[in-house]
Amino acid sequence: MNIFEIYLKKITNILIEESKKGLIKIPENLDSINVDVAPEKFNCDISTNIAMVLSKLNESEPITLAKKLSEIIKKNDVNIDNIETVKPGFINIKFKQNFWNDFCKNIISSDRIYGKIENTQKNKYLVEFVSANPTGPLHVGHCRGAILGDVISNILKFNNHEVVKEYYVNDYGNQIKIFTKSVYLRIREILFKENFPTDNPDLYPGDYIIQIAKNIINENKNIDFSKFEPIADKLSLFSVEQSLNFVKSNLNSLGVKHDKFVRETDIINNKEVDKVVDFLRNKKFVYEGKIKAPESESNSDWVERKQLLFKSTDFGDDKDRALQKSDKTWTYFAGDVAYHNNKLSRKFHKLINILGSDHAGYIKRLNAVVEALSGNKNKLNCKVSQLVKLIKDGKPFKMSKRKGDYITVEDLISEVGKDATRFIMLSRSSDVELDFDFAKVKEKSKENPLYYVQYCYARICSVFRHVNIDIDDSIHIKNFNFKYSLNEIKILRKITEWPRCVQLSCDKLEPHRIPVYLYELASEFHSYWNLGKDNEALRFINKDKKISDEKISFLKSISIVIKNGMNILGVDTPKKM
RNA sequence: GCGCCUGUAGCUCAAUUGGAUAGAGCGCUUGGCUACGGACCAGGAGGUUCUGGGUUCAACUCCUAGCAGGCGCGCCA
Repeated sequence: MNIFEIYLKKITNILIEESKKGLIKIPENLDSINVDVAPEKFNCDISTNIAMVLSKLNESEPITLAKKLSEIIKKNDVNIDNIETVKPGFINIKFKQNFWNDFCKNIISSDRIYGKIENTQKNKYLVEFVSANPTGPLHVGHCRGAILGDVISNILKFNNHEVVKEYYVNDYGNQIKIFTKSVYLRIREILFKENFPTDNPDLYPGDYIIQIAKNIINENKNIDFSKFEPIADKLSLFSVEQSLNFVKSNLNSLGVKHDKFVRETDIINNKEVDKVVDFLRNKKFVYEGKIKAPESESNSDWVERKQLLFKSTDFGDDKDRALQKSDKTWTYFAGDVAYHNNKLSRKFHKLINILGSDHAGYIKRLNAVVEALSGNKNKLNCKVSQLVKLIKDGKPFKMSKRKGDYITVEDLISEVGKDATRFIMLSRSSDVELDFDFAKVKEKSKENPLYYVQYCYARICSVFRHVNIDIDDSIHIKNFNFKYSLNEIKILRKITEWPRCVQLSCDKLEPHRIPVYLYELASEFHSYWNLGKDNEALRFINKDKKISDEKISFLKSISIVIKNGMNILGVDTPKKM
């Protein structure tokens, strides 16, 4: 029940009817008309800008037109208690008590689905996220993207869409060769007491490689590790598998679970790259050619060579992109072209990729690929999660997987906790860099916004506990015939905004709106709660230790929104803290 | 040089996607607990929304030209 949407339709219909009668002129496109929340000082429930939008066409002052239109609107709606026109030409509407009774009744019966977008087509989404190289555990930088992708998926699911959460495993190419070599040398270190060359910049020095080496030795007692070449392929496979176990365990501790892991080697081995390149060649999107050197200062060692290129400039990219290396193996990009073709073949309505900011430069070519492959029928939606700036001991902490110097996800979760990590990482727009100060989050956990919201839910549970109601019980109220106070209506107004918060988060793929909203709602609740200290009449439980149906409906409504919001965020709502 | 992101209170960030007097938290400051849970609340100070131009009833938001910071830009993945 999105009241803004409902009234937008109502008002639009009224305008159309009036224009048919010739009483008012309306433009063909009514998109700029809206129904919104008004600033609090006006003490009204909804507000519309129609008079300002229509004033020019009707050659009338906005405020004059507003008066005329407000009378018409009031005549057409029984829920309206009062309607006012304000300064530039806004029309502000206040509802009768009946409206709020119906509203609460609706929320309580909707319960777990309150806020869901109504009347939308159910779509099949593919969300690809994390997709970090399988050469070791995740680090904190990956967490933001992991949580972002997970919650975007939750938002889509909440709105009844079907979602497949996917991880693309780049288990092919040079990095994997280096990684496998590193594992092998650690194995030799263990079995043959040869020192691992830690100063070699072409190897992975991290300690986790030792663990991987140990695991492989233990699980493969029958393998002869004395020579690399004969076991290279097998070792590569095992190493990636071990690495993925780390990754999965990291994701698990963040509360993130992918539905599917797609391996680049499978794509390559199934000849999907060959097929897709042939397809693109037939479409004249692939050719033999040369790329110009970048205009950077240090391009003195640039060698121009002829190679197989994808014509991504046809689709707005800055330059065409190489598909094949000089040794005739496929580039990473070629594999990704085939992978996106693979995605398209699975008939999703929408494809979403969550990328780290360091891969943002990749978006144009990916969009180009999907456009070329789908014949412009399907578009890829790429969402970038900006950097997480880790701060430790008051200083920025630089992490490097190559140097083996980084904070692991396990460190993070054991110090901060899953829920707090999720809530904090989600509470900022993904377009903005995030300061993550370990010490602050740890020491000042009481100031953590997560607890502020959870505390609100716990307080409601506490009230219910006093009158022997479990928050999870369904509420049965016979007659919704209450008179909510202004303080309560202020909170109910906030609750009317929940469906639109969900809608915006979903349309724009912007989860941060949800924690921000929940914090605001919690704030209004705490404020109301404290009124009960000065004025006993404003407490939920009266002197006889009873609670009225009105208060139950009010508290239950708030709890439903908090619960639904926190569920989407994948964060717990404890009954006691 | 080019592309993407960012620029809002001392600091960290919001802003109903073009709406009304731009809002929170932290910090600073003045108050409120014999409690339906103080992990809370009420008040105060703090702003030329990076700059210049444009679009319109209305611009933090859109267009344009700059400035500043971050990320990226080869057969790495």
